Amino acid sequence: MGKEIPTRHEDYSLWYNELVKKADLAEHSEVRGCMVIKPYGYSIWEKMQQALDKMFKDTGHVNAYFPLFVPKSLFEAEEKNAEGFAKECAIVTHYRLKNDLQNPGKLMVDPEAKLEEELVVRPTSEAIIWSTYKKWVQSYRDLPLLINQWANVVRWEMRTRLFLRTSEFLWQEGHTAHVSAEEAVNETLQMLNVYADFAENFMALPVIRGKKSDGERFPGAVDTYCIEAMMQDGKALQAGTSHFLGQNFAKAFGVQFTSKEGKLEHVWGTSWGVSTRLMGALIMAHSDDDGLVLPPKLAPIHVVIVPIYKTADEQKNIAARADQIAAGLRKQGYSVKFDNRDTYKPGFKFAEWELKGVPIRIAMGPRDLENDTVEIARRDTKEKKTIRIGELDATIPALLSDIQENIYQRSKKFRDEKTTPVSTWEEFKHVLDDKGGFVSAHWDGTIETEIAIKEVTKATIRCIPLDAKEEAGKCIFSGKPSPRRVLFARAY
RNA sequence: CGGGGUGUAGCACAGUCCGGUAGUGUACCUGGUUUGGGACCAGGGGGUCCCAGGUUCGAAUCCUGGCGCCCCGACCA
Repeated sequence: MGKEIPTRHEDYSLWYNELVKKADLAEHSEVRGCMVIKPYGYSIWEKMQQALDKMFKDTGHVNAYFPLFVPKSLFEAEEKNAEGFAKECAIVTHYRLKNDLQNPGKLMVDPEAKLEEELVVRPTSEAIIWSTYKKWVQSYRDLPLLINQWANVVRWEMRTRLFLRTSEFLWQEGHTAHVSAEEAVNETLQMLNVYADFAENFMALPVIRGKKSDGERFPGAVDTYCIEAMMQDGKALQAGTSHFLGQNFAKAFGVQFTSKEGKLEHVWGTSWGVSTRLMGALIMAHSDDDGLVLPPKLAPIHVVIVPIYKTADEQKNIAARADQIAAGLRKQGYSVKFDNRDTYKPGFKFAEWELKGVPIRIAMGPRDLENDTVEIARRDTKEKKTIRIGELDATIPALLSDIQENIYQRSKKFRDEKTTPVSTWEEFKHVLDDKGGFVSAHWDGTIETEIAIKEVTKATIRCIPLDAKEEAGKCIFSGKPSPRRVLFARAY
């Protein structure tokens, strides 16, 4: 790890990779573009899953599972969706290997075992799910369908990056069907808000809720909404999307129902998803020179207890007291790790748990045992103080919620400082190059301008914020009239 | 697929220009001393030097041809 977080993108990339490896989260696999998520990294993902899943259930959704493979004919049914993903699909063409007679001991694809119809490995599941919904929906009484799936998907990206873009990734995708456009739009916005709540309240990550421009819209959707976050290198990261699909998929797959009035109608759809990319967001938003900083609500370990001792007797006595403390905190619902390894010194353990982002560390030595105290250190600010053991039960909950709030406020302050309103094209380019972050500017609403700006500056329209004020202005690029400001940024 | 870099012990690298049979740090193992911020000393184990071919008495090093990986770009709901 470097002395401080690098600002040049190239260096930041290397720093990020190193952090992901050192904190024991994940590593590149032998398999092209794929990632191995290691136990510690996965335990953080599990915390995310649990929190999200509860939020989905609380909003009336249920989980199900659909196939990994999508027959090509189904995949291509919704044309825009198929076209959007065509360039990055993995395809299964054969179902058998056989011994290669030319190369003893090796196997070859059996040319006799060619599939009649190729199977696309899902890059997203709209096709397979809507083809199934067709069978499930007859009447308005079958609606709404509010289903979520936890799954893996494959997108054959050219360049990959741990957590942010990998050939295979884990995610959740919700797919719902409704009787009316209004109900579907409400669902789309509801789930966008669920994502924003999750990002802000669990990940301590402030996000902008917005709508995507035509150029950035999900293929096959009528409207795409998103939450956008700001990373510490000033680049934007799309942290979640929620799509209003209109009747596009219903029409492509013939999903119809008989309404209360006895009329045959196509259903209205939504889909929404977040992925292991959120792990990347979590790392890039909060980490410092000493490693990961985890928000308490997502930390697999809330408190680590490190004993300090010279003799075996001391170790025994401290361990006995530490076990009591751990038991007490666990009773309160906290995850506590007592690091009683005698193969590492305390200093080493301090550094290791800091690297892994554990929010609170308790250190306990002979002096403490004598005084009935412990040293308590918080990860976000590195502050340490000595308190009486009796105070722990009250101190820990307060400190954890303080840490959660502090890293959120810290990120928000950073994000706000990195958000710049500009009114001229020169200023626009200047801010992007020298400061980075979000640039709030007027845009004429055309895809041509969007593309032109991207070509010159590499900045894209991250979103049209939902709370954007109506404010007449002139497009930064074309000078044509614009009704409101939108957010531009260079993005991951 | 383009531009740049790189391939030598688990990891990070030196050695390559100028050919002589491989080294440093770290990690690992053993013993001892240590332990309130990444310990120290001593000893030890571990490498087809990316692959193939060539030159040579002799190749990590020189030549030819492959391949891998990293960063940047193209791509990326």
